[in-house]
Amino acid sequence: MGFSIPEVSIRRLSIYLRCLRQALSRGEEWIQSTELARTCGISSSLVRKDLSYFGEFGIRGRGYRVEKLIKAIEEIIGIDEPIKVIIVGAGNLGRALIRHLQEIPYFRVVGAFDKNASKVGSTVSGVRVYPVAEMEKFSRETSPQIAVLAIPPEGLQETVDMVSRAGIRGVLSFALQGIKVPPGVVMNYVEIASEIEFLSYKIKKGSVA
Amino acid sequence: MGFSIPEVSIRRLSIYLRCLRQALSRGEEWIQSTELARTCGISSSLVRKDLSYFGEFGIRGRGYRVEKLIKAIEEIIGIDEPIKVIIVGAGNLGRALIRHLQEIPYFRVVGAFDKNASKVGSTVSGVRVYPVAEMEKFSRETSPQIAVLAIPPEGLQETVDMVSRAGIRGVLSFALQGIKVPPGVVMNYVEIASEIEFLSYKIKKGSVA
DNA sequence: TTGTTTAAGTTATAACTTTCACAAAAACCA
DNA sequence: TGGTTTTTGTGAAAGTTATAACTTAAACAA
Repeated sequence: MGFSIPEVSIRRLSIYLRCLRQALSRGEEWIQSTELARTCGISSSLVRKDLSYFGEFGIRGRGYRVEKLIKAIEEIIGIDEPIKVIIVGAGNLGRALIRHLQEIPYFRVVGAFDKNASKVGSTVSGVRVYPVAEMEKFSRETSPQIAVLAIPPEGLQETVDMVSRAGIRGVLSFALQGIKVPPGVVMNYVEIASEIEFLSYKIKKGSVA
Repeated sequence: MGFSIPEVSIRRLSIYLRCLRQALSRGEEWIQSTELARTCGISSSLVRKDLSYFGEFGIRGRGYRVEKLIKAIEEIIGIDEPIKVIIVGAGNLGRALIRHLQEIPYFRVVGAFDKNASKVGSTVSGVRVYPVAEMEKFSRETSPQIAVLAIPPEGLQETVDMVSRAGIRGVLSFALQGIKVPPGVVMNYVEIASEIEFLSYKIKKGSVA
């Protein structure tokens, strides 16, 4: 029983969720693993295996009830209740992220933080920018679950430590930097440059072959 | 010899590159696999294995010459020459991406595109916004290698097809959508919502255990 | 030289992930 | 009601990736 669910399986839940929502919006009540697999670009056995890590959601001979499966996955992921997010760094990327995330119904961007006094006090999509020094106080009052860091790599360690002290346990960073992640904190990176570099390699390799 | 290099290994090259650049900026001339592994949070045997897919870059008993290894990885990835990038979608995210990528020396954001006439003609960080209809003409003249799509999922298929027709073979999308990727095109997704969802699962699970 | 140390490169093993193939269960039909 | 069809859920096999262990080469000191 003491086995762990592969991280890739967890990540694929998000993909399934998107495909399922689309199916729901098309008015489909039932979906089969083969159909879900096709729309997600994944094999049907993998879809079934991934879901089996979390329980039994389908009916044999019938498929999955779209609405029920969406609810189930949302609960597994933990987005059945809106997730409170803060943005650290109110530069170009930070402000774009605020607007972007505010449009997603199950996220609430509850605040933004910047060390630059000129940005503090401004509002982006109804989200107020606070000085970083107020993060701990803010966190005690509002209890955000996740911090999205849109800051340069230089200040990353300091910021992660601060976020951790404020009791936030999930951190998404747009700067990739080898730092010491405080215990109890889960850190995740999205480095746009790396993604483009990966593409660069692939297209370069493709043109040679 | 017809084995393929794991995608994860290619992706890790970008991580190594960042750590190596840091080491270089600290004035370090040589680096060992153990040290590179430590700063990247990867095991040393994996570092050596990853590099071995591409050649022999080190000296036994000594380590890797930092500068030489950086050059080697840059060439493997294909960023020894600046990469020309276009941004499609000049909304909040698109404009932030222009500014973000313009700061990276080995990327050149050569143009942006938007279907909204009100955005066409404007300039962001010295990058001009063109109407999407001009993409093919622009591409013939400028030959960008990669398109970054900061557009909503609804228009994704259409845009990918257009980008493909313009001869661009690498596409990075910020919207995740099950679409048909044209032959010869390499597509890569960065879905911020999915990354936060993954964190949500992890912190939820951590707090239960 | 020659022996010793160090660390890359490589092979072998272990761990993990995906696919395959089939049993079990629900639905449907005659 | 019983047989047939369908599709899930799952255990085993295959394939892939990571780690550990080992071999080789370079550097250095005596």
